Amino acid sequence: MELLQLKYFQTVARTEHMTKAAKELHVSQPALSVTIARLEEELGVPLFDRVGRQIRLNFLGKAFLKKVDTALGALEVGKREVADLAGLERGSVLLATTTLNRIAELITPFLAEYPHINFRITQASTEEMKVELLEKGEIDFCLTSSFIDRQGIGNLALMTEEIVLAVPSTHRLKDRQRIHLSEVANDPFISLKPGYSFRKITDDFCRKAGFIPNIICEGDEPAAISGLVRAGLGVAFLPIAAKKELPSLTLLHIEEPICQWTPHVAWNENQYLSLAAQTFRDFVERYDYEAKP
DNA sequence: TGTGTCGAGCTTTGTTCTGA
DNA sequence: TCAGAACAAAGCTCGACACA
Repeated sequence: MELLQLKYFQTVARTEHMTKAAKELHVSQPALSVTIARLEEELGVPLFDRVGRQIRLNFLGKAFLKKVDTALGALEVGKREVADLAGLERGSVLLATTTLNRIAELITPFLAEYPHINFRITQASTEEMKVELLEKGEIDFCLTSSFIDRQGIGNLALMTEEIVLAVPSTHRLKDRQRIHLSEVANDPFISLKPGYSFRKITDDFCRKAGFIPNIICEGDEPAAISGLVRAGLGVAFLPIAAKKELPSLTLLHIEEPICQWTPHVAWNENQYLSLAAQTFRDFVERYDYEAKP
């Protein structure tokens, strides 16, 4: 049994789709099929149920996957512990985030202080995906839109930030500084897809204002939303920091209800954190978002 | 140390089978 | 009809090993 077989099995088990897994692993689909078949032959039992053109992880596969996750996770931790013990200068921090837009705000001052530490940043669409990556030990940290209330997950608040309403330059309220959210109850909204915690937060704002938003466009990439607002498709919630990044956007302060969010950095408390990761967490803890230029 | 051989594992290409 | 899994064949790369 080889590590490569186990890594391939992990990916196929997660995707339950040979072609997708092969693409993810950068191998051809036949090669992956053969590798999985060899692993099953070696174990003497099928790990997947083949139903027509679909493959589904069976109960044996599920049981094996738990052991594989544990084994590969332990190896990864071992690698990092050894690297730390060896005093390697070039530590790395693995981070997942939804949007790459504002990540630089946090990382730039950190790298200025610790230029020898590498960052590996991966994009994860939803909070669920991020928690899954944390629990599997595939990342050290994730940036989330809110506190993750789950056992074994540590959280550090980055800041509390005002959420404003972005409107097209032709909008009837464009000359107003402040509005009540209920004033746009009938406007078309552009939003992130369900599953994003920022979407849940903004849906709650609307609920507090007494309406369900008429969402005409749901996207995956927060950065694209501002473009659709500018094009006049509708209005959208954005963090106030968007004003600095997109000065041409018309942003209205919301008086009622109070619209704020508190992004967090979260990590798995049960997972070994490398020296580099511990350094990053300490940095986040003492970093003053409000005081930055 | 350099070279040839062998096997493992991979790729690409094409085909078959099956189910939506 | 189309998409996806599985399989086969031919060829390539690479590492291990034997041998001069």
